[in-house]
Amino acid sequence: MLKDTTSENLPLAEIAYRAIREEILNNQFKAGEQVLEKALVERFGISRTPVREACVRLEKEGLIEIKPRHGIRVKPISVEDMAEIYDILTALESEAARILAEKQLTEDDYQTLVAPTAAMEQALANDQLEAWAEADEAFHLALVNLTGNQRLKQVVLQFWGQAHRVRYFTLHLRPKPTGSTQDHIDLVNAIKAGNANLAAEIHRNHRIKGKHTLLNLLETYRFVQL
Amino acid sequence: MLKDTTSENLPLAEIAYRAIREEILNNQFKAGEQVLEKALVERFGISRTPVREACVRLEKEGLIEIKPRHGIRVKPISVEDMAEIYDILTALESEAARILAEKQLTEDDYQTLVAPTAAMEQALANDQLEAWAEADEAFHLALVNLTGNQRLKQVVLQFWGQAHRVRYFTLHLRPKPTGSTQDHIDLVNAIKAGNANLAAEIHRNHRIKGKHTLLNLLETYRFVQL
DNA sequence: GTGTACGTTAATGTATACATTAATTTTTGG
DNA sequence: CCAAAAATTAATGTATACATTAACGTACAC
Repeated sequence: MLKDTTSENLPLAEIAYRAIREEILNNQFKAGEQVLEKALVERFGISRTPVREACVRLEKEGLIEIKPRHGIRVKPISVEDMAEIYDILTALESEAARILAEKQLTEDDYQTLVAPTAAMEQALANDQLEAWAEADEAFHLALVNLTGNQRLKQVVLQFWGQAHRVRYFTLHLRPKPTGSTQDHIDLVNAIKAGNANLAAEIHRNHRIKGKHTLLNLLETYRFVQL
Repeated sequence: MLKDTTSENLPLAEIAYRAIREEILNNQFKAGEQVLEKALVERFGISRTPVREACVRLEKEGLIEIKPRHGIRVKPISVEDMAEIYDILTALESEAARILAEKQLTEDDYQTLVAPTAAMEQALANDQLEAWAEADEAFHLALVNLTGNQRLKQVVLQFWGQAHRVRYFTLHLRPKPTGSTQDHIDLVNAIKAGNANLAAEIHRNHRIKGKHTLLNLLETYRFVQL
């Protein structure tokens, strides 16, 4: 019999964790917003125990802070926070690029990088920014995924999570990301050529460009709480 | 009146968290060892709730895994795990080196790097490996600390925590770390000279050396559970 | 009218009670 | 004596009860 993976048999704490996390990522639960445990309890119709566990996990993940007597608060991301996050992603992803260049990748492996790149190009041609962002995300995920370093992947995903709603906010404000596709193509070529230093360098520059674009944009919208 | 910072007014969950963490780091609570919630509850004389919270936090931190029905288990660190950790530290710390080279550091800032280096040399001359390790740790901590990037620091500390007991295990087995001091001096000089690429490169190579020494050693002791 | 002390409220930290179910033991049929 | 089923145990996930105390409001002194 088929196992129904959709019908959830998950612990309530896990369900609450995912639900809250999801709302933070897509900005339904907004930056700076505070909510009491009680409100979460009532919203989910579960008891305080699993709600608290979910909150503890989210705090460790850097998405919220627990403010005794004032509930939990979605951590706002400042320009400085975003700079911190980008520096970390730059370091880890360019390390990933380096690692891949030193590795033997299969043709399938390359496809997980090439396919998103193609999707990005396609989306850009059709002015579908959301689709572009999704494909870009897939590319960067593939990059760290292929290293096989689970911890590296986890950390990148963690900070990706913190930055997610900010990236989404800027998506329609930034210039069309026309250069990104070429950077990705160059990176894949460097990896194929086994040129680790070049691969790392290309991706570093790619990320630095992205960081500057983003930070400049955020300076303009400094008054918006993200 | 003086605030007594030693007398603990901390939440029980925090106390339990710190206590368990401490025991894992110094290898009293050994790799692979399992212990039931009940045992922790009895040991600390507190209820299950704060113990559970401590466990959830430690799991997020990568130090333990929660095995339903079997309590918690200190995650053993394999050679492969250590390789993962070193690759991350290499990426983040050499990024830190790069950042510092691009920054204006005060004389005091430099001292937080130079002093541990001197302490390392001293300790090495006196064959005090523990003191050497402590100073080395101080140097690496200063490196990430001076970047001002709190997230970067947190991640480095997290993986440092995972690797801590392994490093301690190998401390007396490895060859005397005579080259480390020079690497650190070279790094500080590159930072002072504002040569970001060189600084990153020096630290990268330093870490790669360390990684190889460590992994070779661990291969020899593959049968030991860390 | 204003500031302070007091009392009240309510949110959380912690303990405990309860429900569920994996694991183990016992029983039973062969 | 062995294997499968049934009963029991025990560890956890969850709910709830209780204790503490920060935050707030009120009243009172001046």
